[in-house]
Amino acid sequence: MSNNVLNNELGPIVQKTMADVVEIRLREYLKEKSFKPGDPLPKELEIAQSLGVSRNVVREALSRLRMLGMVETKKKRGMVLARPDILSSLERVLDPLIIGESTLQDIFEIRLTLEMGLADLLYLRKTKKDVEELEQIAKTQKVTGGRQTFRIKNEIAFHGKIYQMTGNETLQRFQNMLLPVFGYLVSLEKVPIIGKVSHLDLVEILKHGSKEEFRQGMLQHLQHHFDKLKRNP
Amino acid sequence: MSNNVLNNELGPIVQKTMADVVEIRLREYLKEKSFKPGDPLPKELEIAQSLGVSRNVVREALSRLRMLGMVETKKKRGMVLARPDILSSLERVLDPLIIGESTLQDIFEIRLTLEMGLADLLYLRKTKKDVEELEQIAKTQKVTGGRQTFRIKNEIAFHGKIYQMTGNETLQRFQNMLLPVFGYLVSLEKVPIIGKVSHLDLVEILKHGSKEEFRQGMLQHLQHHFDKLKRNP
DNA sequence: ACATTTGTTATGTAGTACATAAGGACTATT
DNA sequence: AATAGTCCTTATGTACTACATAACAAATGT
Repeated sequence: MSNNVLNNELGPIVQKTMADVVEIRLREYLKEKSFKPGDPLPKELEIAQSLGVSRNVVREALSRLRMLGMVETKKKRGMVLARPDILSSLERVLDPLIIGESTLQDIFEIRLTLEMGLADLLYLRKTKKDVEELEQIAKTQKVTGGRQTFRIKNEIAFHGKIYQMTGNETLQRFQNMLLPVFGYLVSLEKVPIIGKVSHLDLVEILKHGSKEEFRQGMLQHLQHHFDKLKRNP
Repeated sequence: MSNNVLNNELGPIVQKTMADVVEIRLREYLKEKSFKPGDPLPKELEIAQSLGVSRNVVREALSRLRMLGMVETKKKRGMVLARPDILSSLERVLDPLIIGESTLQDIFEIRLTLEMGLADLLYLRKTKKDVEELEQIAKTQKVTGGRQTFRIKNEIAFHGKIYQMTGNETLQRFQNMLLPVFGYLVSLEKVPIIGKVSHLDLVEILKHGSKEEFRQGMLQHLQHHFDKLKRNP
């Protein structure tokens, strides 16, 4: 029997702690009873007793759900199910220094993918005011030009504005959250590379051009990033 | 002074518990000391004593970090910093029944954006074998045709395969994780809508067409979804 | 009728005690 | 000397108790 097969059949023994189990049981319980935001949860002691564990363990599990924003607690009123903010949980682990190299690369590609794909939303929702503001940002860059730190800030402002123009708040926050990742990746670059299509060019397209032209423009703008991507072996 | 201004200046009083504080302090500590995956953490008791809180509180905070995969603990060896899996934390809160309506909509749009944007990655990495497998999936649909449950499964298989073909594992997992969200949204649709461009058409483009053609094809394929999106007011 | 006090209750925090598993050290056996 | 077995230490996992605190409810006083 090959080692590979063995690996599939015998996974590593994961010693689940009681807190892990209680967390899972609680999630199941909430699902089964189809709890909705605002519904009150049982008391800690009741949960502990009915599960046959100490209150301590229950509190560890609840502490996790609380961190994710799934439950909120008030001192005497008890606990209620809440609407978790999906991105805040992501935010907690998105540290470029902690996550692995390959994941960093994946995230970078996802950003490129998003930027190539958001033309449709953009043309659906952009306003004249938005485009003017974007133009201001692009012009600011042209004027000040030089220094590296400012260049990066401006780059962020420009692309951030584009995300904002899609009218999708989650998308905007997502991109905002990814900034440290890109800051990290950009800091690895030796020489700043400038695409063939500038920010002002993109603004011009937004003003008078079509969706497809914008997509082509964005592709040109990001081309040097695509060039560095690993092709298929 | 308008109410709005007041709201901005005086946020709600958030009663931070000790566990919250300890969690934050621990994160700061790990950052400051620039801990890397594998480095051992201090013992629970040491942390508790140096922070002046009970071991109980420390355990709650550690329990959270453990859930996120940031630390792993072994019985006597102590705790070590680990590489969190960024998506598993997202997975925990991505329940279409819990997250809000507007976030659901946002996520749906993000998926559309991704599908419109992944042509570049796709053409960079697709292999002949991939395209053949995709064709098989598309053909299977054509043959069996009818039943709704199968149609959905096939839809998922087809688009899932496309994500897989990008060679971006994080992206693939991300899309996989979003499936329940779409299952939920699709279940709200009364009549199944079929785009002008079929799966087989897309395969044909992948075989002989260009990136741009594929993007146009995908746009046609998803057009009815875009049609339903809210325009800018 | 309203304000004040008192009581109750569920969560938050502290502290103690013991179980358990994982090493490490030490000894015994071949 | 190498291996096997035993004991000991140690850090985490779990349980239990006790009390603080805030929020609400009820009772009380004016």
